[in-house]
Amino acid sequence: MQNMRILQLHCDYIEFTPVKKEIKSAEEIDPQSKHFDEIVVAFVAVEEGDNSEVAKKAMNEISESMKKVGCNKLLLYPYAHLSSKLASPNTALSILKEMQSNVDGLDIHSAPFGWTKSYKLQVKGHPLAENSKSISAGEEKESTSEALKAESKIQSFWHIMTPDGKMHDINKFNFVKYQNLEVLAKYEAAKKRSVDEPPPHVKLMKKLAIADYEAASDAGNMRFFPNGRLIKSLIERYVTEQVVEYGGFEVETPIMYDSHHPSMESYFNRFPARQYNVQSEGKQLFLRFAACFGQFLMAKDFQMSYKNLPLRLYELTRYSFRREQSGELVGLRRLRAFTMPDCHAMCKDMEQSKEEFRKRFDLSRHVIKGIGLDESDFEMAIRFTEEFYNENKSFIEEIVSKIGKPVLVEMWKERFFYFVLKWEFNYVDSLGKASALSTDQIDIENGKRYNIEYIDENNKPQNPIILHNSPSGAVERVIYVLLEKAAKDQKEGRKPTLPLWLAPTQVRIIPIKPEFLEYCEKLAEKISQNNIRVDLDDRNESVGKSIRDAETDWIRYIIVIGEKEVNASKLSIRDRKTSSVKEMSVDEMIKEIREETKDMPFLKMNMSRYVSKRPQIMV
RNA sequence: GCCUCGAUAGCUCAGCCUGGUAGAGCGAACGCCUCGUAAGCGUUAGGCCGUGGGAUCGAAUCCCACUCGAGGCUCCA
Repeated sequence: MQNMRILQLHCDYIEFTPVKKEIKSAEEIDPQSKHFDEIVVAFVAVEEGDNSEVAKKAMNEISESMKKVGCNKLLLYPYAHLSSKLASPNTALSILKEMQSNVDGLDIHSAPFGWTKSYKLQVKGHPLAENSKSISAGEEKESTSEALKAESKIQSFWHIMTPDGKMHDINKFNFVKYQNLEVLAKYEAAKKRSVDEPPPHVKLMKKLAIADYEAASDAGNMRFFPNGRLIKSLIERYVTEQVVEYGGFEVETPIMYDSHHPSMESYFNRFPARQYNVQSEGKQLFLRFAACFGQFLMAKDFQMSYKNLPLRLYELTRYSFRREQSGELVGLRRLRAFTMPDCHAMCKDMEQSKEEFRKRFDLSRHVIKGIGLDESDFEMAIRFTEEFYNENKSFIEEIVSKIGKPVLVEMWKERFFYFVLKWEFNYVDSLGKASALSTDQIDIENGKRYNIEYIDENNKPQNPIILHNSPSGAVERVIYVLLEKAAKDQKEGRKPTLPLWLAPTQVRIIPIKPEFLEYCEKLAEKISQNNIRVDLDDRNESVGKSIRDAETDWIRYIIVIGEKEVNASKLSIRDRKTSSVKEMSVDEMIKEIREETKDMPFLKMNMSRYVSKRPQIMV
């Protein structure tokens, strides 16, 4: 596309002298020096294809920005060096003349066209003094992938499927018992939203010193404090352990790729993502928005037999990047940099894919449950092409029946995406926002696109069907869900908590007086040796204050140590879950905690055991 | 990206409409208190009122732009 190039400078003064004619068609003028004070100088290069419309538009933009700097004197200065695709001199001259005559209210001068000029100018120091533009004839459009453009053309039909496999008209379905599903359905199908407050997890993520915005980065790139890092690590570890148990092979692939690599170019147009671009040594790179291509490119280099299938590759991407629209980013719900567990399974045919799909469906349900959500916390949506539905009705019905409640159905008349079937679990928050967590897809396209092959029973090369699963969804989003769920508890009068296995501090010990500190240290050591995160409030504060601080940090077990405990075997332990003080021995408490966190990963405390040694994180 | 709103001490916020010396609580430092299950007491330090411009004798306060955040639109494979 051709663009007129303009470099605009707000100057204290400019002085120029025409030296000699550069081209035949140069303007006939008297080569005298000229001097202007307090003036905006616009260096202009007219490119091939520029026309009157461009001239008009350019003048509008120039005069608009001149208003902002409070100046109405303009010098149009022909300046060929701004472009390598210059218009012919005659066209350029006529467009420049047109620009000069185009605007009311401005005092417009021009420097002679086609002359070599010597000049001297002084540019003002304010931020708006320098400014460059390129003006084109049509609407300016950001380059978007074909997929993004085409997506809006998809024709969808919405239904509700009940566990018995029956499809219901979405407008006639009785949602009385399924309010969250109704919200999801409206959210997805009717695109209805109505919220006038920020989501509660934003306050909580700061209050609990989990995560915060980092203004020095790009929007949607969060920073995680020790508590947040610990929680993330635990979730990451848990999901990874579960995927490995299911049979995933953990791999690691690069976070950036060459946009012009042949495998990338065609994939781009099938994956509607806005990506971050990076220029490096003449290469145009982009930051990955999923682990798909890394794993596909890897699988392509494997020599595979049908006997190896299904082959499950897994990567936990820290990070995946999607340059979402800035207005779309909120707290931990939707980010531009996020941690995504991504597991692909290469399957030999549709039968095997369906079998594998069932396993991964169960895996995802298990993972979500382990994280601390139950089935009433999310609503399922399942999406497929009409053709796939007609050929696989009983398979779809089987999947839906496992959930045991109605699910949202989106059916596409034609296949538009690379997959024929996809489901996801959506968390519906208290403000009625729906966000996808776990998801799986059956991809019938990318095996071929990436030239991934296996050798079948007849010694023939075949492209596998590929399943794309994230058993938990983005880790940051999981934290968002846990915090939103806690906020909901709080709103409804219950005490907000994190699942015990994720609590940064599981037990806090508070000595009544400093003289009991030594006893507390020994106690803490014993508890810690049992893989429990315990800390010690060694600040010289009142007991009431220390307990309050522990409560506002959502700490589950609080042990107060005084004269009585030092001399007895039982401790008084405050349990946040029951809001009561219980008499119990350390061993009983340890047993209780081990029982509640069994099968879940453990990591040591990520900060000093001593509360007095920690900085206050107030954000 | 577009529209609307917001930004004042480390945090939460008042002051802004109607321009004239910058306020509170929490937190921090120091000291006192030595405490039994959700805030013990006192003193002190801490501010380019987000950044840059404009109008004004004078701006946290009025105007403009930018940055960051929030809500809506759009988007969400």
